[in-house]
Amino acid sequence: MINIKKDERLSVLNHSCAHLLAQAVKHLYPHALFWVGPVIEEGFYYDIDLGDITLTKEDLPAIEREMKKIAKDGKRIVKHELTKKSALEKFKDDPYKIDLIKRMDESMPITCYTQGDFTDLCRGPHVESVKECKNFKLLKVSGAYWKGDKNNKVLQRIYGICFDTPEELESHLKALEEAKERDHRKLGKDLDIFMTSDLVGKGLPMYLPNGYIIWEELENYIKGKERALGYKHVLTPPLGNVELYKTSGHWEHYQESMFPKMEVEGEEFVLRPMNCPHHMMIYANQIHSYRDLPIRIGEIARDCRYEASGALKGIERVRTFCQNDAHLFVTPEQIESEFSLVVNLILEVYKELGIKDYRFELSLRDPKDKVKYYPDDDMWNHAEDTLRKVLDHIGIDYTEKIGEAAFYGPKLDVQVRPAVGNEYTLSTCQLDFCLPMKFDLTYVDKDGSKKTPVVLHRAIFGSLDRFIAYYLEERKGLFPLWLAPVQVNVIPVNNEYHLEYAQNLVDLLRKENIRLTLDDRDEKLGYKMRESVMKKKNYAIIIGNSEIANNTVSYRKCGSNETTTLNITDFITMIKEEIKTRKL
RNA sequence: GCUGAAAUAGCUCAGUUGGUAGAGCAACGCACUCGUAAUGCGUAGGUCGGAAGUUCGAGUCUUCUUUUCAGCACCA
Repeated sequence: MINIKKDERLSVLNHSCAHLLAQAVKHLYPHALFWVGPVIEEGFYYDIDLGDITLTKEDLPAIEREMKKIAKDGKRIVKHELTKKSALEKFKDDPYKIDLIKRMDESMPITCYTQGDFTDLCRGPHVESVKECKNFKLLKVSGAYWKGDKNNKVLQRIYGICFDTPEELESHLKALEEAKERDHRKLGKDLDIFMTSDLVGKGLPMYLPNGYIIWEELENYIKGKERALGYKHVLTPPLGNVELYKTSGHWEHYQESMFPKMEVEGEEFVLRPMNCPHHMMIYANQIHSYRDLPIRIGEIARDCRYEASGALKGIERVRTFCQNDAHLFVTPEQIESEFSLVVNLILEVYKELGIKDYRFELSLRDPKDKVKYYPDDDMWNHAEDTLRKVLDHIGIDYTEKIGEAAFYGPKLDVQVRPAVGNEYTLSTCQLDFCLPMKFDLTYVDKDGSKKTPVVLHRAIFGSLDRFIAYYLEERKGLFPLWLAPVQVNVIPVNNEYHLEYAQNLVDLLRKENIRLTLDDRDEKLGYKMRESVMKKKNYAIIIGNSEIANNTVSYRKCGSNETTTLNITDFITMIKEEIKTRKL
């Protein structure tokens, strides 16, 4: 998918198109007031105050027609400069522009751009003429808080995108349509991966047999990786006493994302939003020597978070999910090597699963925010520098985000983009020097003194739920054989002659723990092949006269139209090898 | 949560100004006995998300409610 912001020409074009949109809206709704119309990765938008009017997508065609009309008229886009004083005078009736101008630097000239009867405050640059903005499409309309603050009024936001040629626009719109086809919510339904029920509740997905196979395989895979790195897995309860979260600080910092507490026999409990406090208690269960560290405690752990209803999305954003969580208790000297191991584990897992389209984000504190962040500048600086050092040493690109750190420490996130919607975090590794102190965790150092360990929180799959959502979209529903819910689909050409041989083959494959289906419906081969492909069954095995005569199987891999014939033993060896090596 | 939109058969969707629900696919039955993305015919399938209201009459209009979708805000 194209990123408009990364292309200079398209950025300018889309920004000019935002002005064209504003001009058209002004023609149709003369009382309209305009906030800002920036370029974004997906094109552009403009935030507009239309008073009591709220637009729906039915209003967009009329606006598009007006835009086309203006574009055809082909007025030049003319730049002029103003002083702050004259700008305030010129826009005196427009509270939004006044708000913008007031916050502008006195020394810099303020620029406006005029096209025909429309002038907008803007730093530019723009294309020469509105004529260039004719290959556009308005995509959606919705409400958006003024200045992104939920306490402010809601403005109307219109989204659109513009290209130089109709062909580029056409192909982009087609790509958007195709993205909808691989949305995990659609694939999840089509392939019987998960379901939800109004009666169970929103944001509470249920995994169907196909989905649970993927879940279980991923769980075994990641736990195997972790065991090899010295992790020990535990099992802890999905709820805890409120005091636990008061001790950890989550009650103070995280309460609004937690389900309300419940009282039983005078005790107060909450469903846990994360597992750190439980794992802290597991650490505290024993006395630890510096020789024992790092101690790595892992768990596929269920959490419950009270997510805003509007944020819920398939299995990508839910109210209960299982983290592939671990807490690494380390000495300060071990932070660097242990963090490095985590980053390398992420890289290894992504490589083995064939995930390529991701980026790293290093979330740091906002040094000015003394309320959210634990106030110890030396500790923060040291932690942040350590993370940078490791990333630079491994040689990976990352962007730094100021003010995005957790209240207890800086973190590294892996960001990915879904088929439809906003980028989100898949994997995370967070450094934490607060929780061990709050829980009075210690280890005995070489000199016999008690020291406080540092904790690394990390989740490679983030949550299994979200990871499955991502991987469904990444693979367009067709998983590598080792993860595939149905690895083999056996199709007899004609039940009367071929079913018995097919049945024997099924028994044989079952003994080898191959996940399979037998399509013994009285239908034509073409009919059964079609369904086999649509349901993303990896291998379709066709059994007919020639297979029986030669004691072979003929298979076709999902997505290919090449047929291969092998003897049965070779076929079994082949797919067992494919499963074992986790071939992509 | 906020601003909108939507909800009709297992799935995808039609349903006119209010007149008593329909198609394709899937399921089931019968015929066909078939070699790589849909064989033909038939049968059954619905408290039109839920509740209340307006009306002689509501899938259609009103209110409330639940869920979903698009953004926003928030985030694994």
